Amino acid sequence: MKYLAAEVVQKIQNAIAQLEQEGFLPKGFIVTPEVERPTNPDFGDFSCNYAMKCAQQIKKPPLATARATAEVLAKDQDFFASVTAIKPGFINIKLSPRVLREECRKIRQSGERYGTTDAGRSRRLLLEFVSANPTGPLNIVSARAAAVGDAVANILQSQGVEVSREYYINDAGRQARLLGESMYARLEQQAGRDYPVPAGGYEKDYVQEVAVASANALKNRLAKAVAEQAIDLHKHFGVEAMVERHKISLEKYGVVFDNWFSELSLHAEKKIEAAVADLRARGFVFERDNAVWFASTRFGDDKDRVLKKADGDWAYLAADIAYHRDKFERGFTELVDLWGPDHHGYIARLRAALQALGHAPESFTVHIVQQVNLMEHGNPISMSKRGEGRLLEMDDLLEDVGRDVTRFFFLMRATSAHLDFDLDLARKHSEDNPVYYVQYAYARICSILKKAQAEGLALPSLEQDAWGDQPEREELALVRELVAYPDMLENCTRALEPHGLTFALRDVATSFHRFYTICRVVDPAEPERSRARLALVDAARVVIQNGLTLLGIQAPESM
RNA sequence: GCGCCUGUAGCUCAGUGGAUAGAGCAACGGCCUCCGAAGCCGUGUGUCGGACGUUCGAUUCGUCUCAGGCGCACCA
Repeated sequence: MKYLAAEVVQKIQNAIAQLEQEGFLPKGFIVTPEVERPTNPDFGDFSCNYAMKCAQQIKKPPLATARATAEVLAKDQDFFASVTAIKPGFINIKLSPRVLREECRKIRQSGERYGTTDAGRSRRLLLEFVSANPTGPLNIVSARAAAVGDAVANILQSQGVEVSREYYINDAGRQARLLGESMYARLEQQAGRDYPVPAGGYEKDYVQEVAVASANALKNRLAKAVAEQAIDLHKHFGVEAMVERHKISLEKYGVVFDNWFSELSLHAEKKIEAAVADLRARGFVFERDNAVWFASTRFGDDKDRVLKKADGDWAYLAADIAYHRDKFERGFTELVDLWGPDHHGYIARLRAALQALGHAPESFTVHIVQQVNLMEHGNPISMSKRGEGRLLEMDDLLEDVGRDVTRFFFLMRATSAHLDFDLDLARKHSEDNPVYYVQYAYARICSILKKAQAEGLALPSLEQDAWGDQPEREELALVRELVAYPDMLENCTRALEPHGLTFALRDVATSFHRFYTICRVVDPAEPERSRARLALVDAARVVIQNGLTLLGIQAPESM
């Protein structure tokens, strides 16, 4: 689907071509014009700064270039209401009412497809997120990552990108082992024996629960197991139980993964050996101090990294290299990982490894999901998973403020920014909560449409124009907001950031609420105008619904 | 010491080279005989942490610097 901005750019390019023909502009200078929404709506629907961008290159005063271009464009009166050249060299463009009407009609006609494109159809992208250690319940940062990852995946898919959501289960390392040991210790203590939880182990109540469950389920096998075997059995049971809990929590949150990838499977299928052999064949592996090393400094890392420790075990990095190598081998062309804030030092070495394996650095992107402070009464709540602090899990948060609010709040901020989650605000159900502000707009729209039906005013057919001859300022403002939706989605796609969408939806809601207070929609005395406005309201419904769907938030018909 | 993230209104944050830097929250005051007042309207504050540089033009890019957060293992 092609949207307004692209059409405008095309027309500017045509104008440039014409000016080249006429000899006003030198031929073949390289500049792709771009358009943007001006900050000040008085400037029009779009503005273009190409004249200033290329001024030096073509040695022409930008205002002259802008004027000439504007003159050519302005002849297209069917499309443009006005095109003017301004001060330093901006070209300000106002679309004709016909074009806005047409776009508005397109919104209703496209319905849930409005805003989608197939621009990303050649991309196969694997998005890995959450990937929390299966040693305890999901915490708040995981909740943030889940909201962001899911929304990013939805947005990418709306642009035609083939996306797979994947969760990496760290079931092979020391943390998993510690869970098994902690479970074992709890059971020993329960049996009255003096057996301490190991240093760095897990001590919260869930350990007890899962340990008991494990003891019951594995009774027969545990009976003849020595301590070492018992720990291993508990570990496997515990990890599986935790993964199951993660799945349930995430499902309640509306996040479903396409694939849960086990680190153990890398070991079992000898994929780590294969990856290291691959690196070795390419000449980036060496031995030192009884360990096997990856020469990551060859790709800009601070120091070389150990792949296989002197004790013969693989380092975590080796498994991770194998894992990401496997992602590429499964046919994905782009890898995007969302990581927690404590892993950022790790990016350079993994990227180095993927480069060493022959992958372009751009094909691997890591976004750090920054830390979250839960704020209550103006003070942060501490949330340590293992230590003494109050345990605040993702489930607690969901129960406390609900799925829609949780997701929206996490999606209001740039992923890389630290986030203060204002619990007091999130808990407000009837006042200033931004989620309800958007949802309320949607519910209001549905209510209007119902009202119209009850009054015998039918929605105009999809072929009909969206508003009357003399639209109010608020009507125009609303249309402009709606029409900006596809471009905004494209920006979110490029940035792999969903927060622009939450802002855009709030803006649409604002425009709608303003429109609503000024413009009476359902008015049997004015059937023509009513129909026109109903069409506009219906278009707003489509955009809000599409946006909320991408964010994974309900669009309620009443609330 | 090295690296990453962040410094924008009282608070929380948008703004990935453009025109008068914007929202929400908080504060105060208005608006319902009429489609949902979970709404609308009004009242105002900024050395965009600081310095230098690149540019026609910098909150945005670069270098330095100050402040806060986090990370720097043959842990995962």
